Amino acid sequence: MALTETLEDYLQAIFHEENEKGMARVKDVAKKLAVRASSVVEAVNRLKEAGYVLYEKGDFIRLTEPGQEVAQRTFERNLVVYRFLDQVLGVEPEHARKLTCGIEHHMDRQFFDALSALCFFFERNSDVQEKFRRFADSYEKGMICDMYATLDQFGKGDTLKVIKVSGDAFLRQRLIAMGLTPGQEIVIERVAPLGDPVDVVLRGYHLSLRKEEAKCIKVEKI
Amino acid sequence: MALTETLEDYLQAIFHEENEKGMARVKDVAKKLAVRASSVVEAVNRLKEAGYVLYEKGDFIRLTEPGQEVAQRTFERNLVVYRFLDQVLGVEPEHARKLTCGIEHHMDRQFFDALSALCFFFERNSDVQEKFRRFADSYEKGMICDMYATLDQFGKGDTLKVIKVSGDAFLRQRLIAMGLTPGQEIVIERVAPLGDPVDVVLRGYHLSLRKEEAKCIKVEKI
DNA sequence: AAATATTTTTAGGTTAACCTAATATTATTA
DNA sequence: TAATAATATTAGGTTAACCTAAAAATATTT
Repeated sequence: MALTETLEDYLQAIFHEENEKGMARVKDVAKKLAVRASSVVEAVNRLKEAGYVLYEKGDFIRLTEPGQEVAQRTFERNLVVYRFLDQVLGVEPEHARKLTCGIEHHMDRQFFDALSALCFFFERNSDVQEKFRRFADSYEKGMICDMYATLDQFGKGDTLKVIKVSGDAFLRQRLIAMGLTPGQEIVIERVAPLGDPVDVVLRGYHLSLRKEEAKCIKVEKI
Repeated sequence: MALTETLEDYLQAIFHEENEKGMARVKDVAKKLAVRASSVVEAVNRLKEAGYVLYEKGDFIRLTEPGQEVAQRTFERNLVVYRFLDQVLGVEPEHARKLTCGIEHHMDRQFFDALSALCFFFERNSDVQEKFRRFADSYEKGMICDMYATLDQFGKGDTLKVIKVSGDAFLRQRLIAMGLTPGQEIVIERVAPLGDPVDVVLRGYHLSLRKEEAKCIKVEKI
C-alpha cells in the first residue's frame, strides 16, 4: 500500500501534532496543512483503510506502528534536504523550508544516505565548506559567468553533450534542424586551423559548423 | 498561468520529441510519458489554452516561444539534478535518472544556481571530489555508523535539536510525552558527574534525564 | 441544564489526470 | 482506388484531492 504524496503529508502532519501536543486533532491537522477539516476527515479515513492510523470518529487521530515509521522516515528525509539546502548550499532557512517540501517524496534510501553523507562531509570539513562558499559567491556574482562551455572550446576526439542552443531564433532553428538538440551527443571529428570550421559527428551524420555557429552551442564534456 | 507538474512534463516531452525527431506527434508523446493518446490530446488542449503550444487537430504539436522557454528551463533543472546525483553523489546513471524526475518541479532559480555551483565546484576540485568519495564509501559501509549524535555526548550550554527518539516503544512513548519530540530544540543546563543525570530545558520546562535515556535521543547541534 | 460556541461529520460538487471504447481521420498497401 | 492499418479524437467513466454548506456531536458558558 504505497501512499500518495498527499497522504504522506497528512501522515507527517499527524506525526508532528502528536509530537507537539501529545495528540492529533482534525482541526489542527487541517490548519497545519492549510486545508478544510472535511478534507482531513477524508484523508484520515483513507489512512485508516491503509492501516496507518487508528481513528474512531470524534476521537483523536493516532498513528499505528507502520504509520509512525512512514512519518518518521518522511520527516528524516525532509530534514536532510533542509540540512543540505541550509548548510551545504547556503539557502536561507525560510526559503529552504519552502523548497524542501515536495522533494522528500522523491527520495529513496540511497539518495538519502548520499545526501546525509554530503552534509556530514561539509560539516566535518569546514575548509571545503569555506572554499565552496567562496566559489559559489563568485559564481553568483557572474564571475564564472557562463556555466556551460561552448562547442568551439573543444578539440578533436572530444565527446560532448549538447545542453542548449543559443543565438537568434533563425540560427537556432537551423542548428536544431541539423540535429544539434539538447541532450544529443556529438563527437568532434576535426577542427580546422583557427577553429573554423569544426567537423562533428552526430547520430552517424557528419556536420561542418562555422566557428560562429559552434559558439552558440553550449555543451558539456562526457 | 502556472502549469501543473504534469503539464510541465508534457511540455518537456514535446520539447524532446521536437528535438529528437523534428516534430512532436501525439502517439510519441504518449509513449514517452507512458500514457494513452487520449490523455495527450487532453493535455495538449490545455497547453494550447494556456498559450504554450500551437495545435490544430491532425497536425503536429509545436511549442510556442513561452512553451520553449518553460520546457528548456525544466530540462535544465532536470539536467542539473541529474548531474548532481551522478557526479557529486555518485548515484548510478539509471537510478539517477529515475530519481531526477519529480524533483525538477520543486526548484527555483536560487536552488538551481546553487546546485549548479556545487556541481562545478566538484568538477573543478577533483581533490574534494576524491575526498568525498572516500568519505561516502566509509559512510556507506557503516564506518560512520551513526549519523546522528546522541544527547549524552554533549555538555552544558549546548543547544540541540531532537532528531529522533529511539529505544523500545515504552521508553520512546515516555520521552515523547515529556516533550522530547523530533524537531524540538533543547538546551543542556547541567550535566552531573559521569553524565548521569543530564538536565535540559525545553519549551521553558526543566527535565532531568538518566544517561540511559539521553542515549536514546538523537540530536544535532545548532 | 439550557444556550452558545466549537469541532466533526456528512452530503454533494469541482477539477486534473488518468482510463476504455467507439468513432473519425489519415496513411499505406494490395 | 479500395481495403487495411495506423493515428487521432471524442464521449463518457474513475479516482484523488480539494471545496462549500448543512447537520451532528462535543464543549463551554451563563
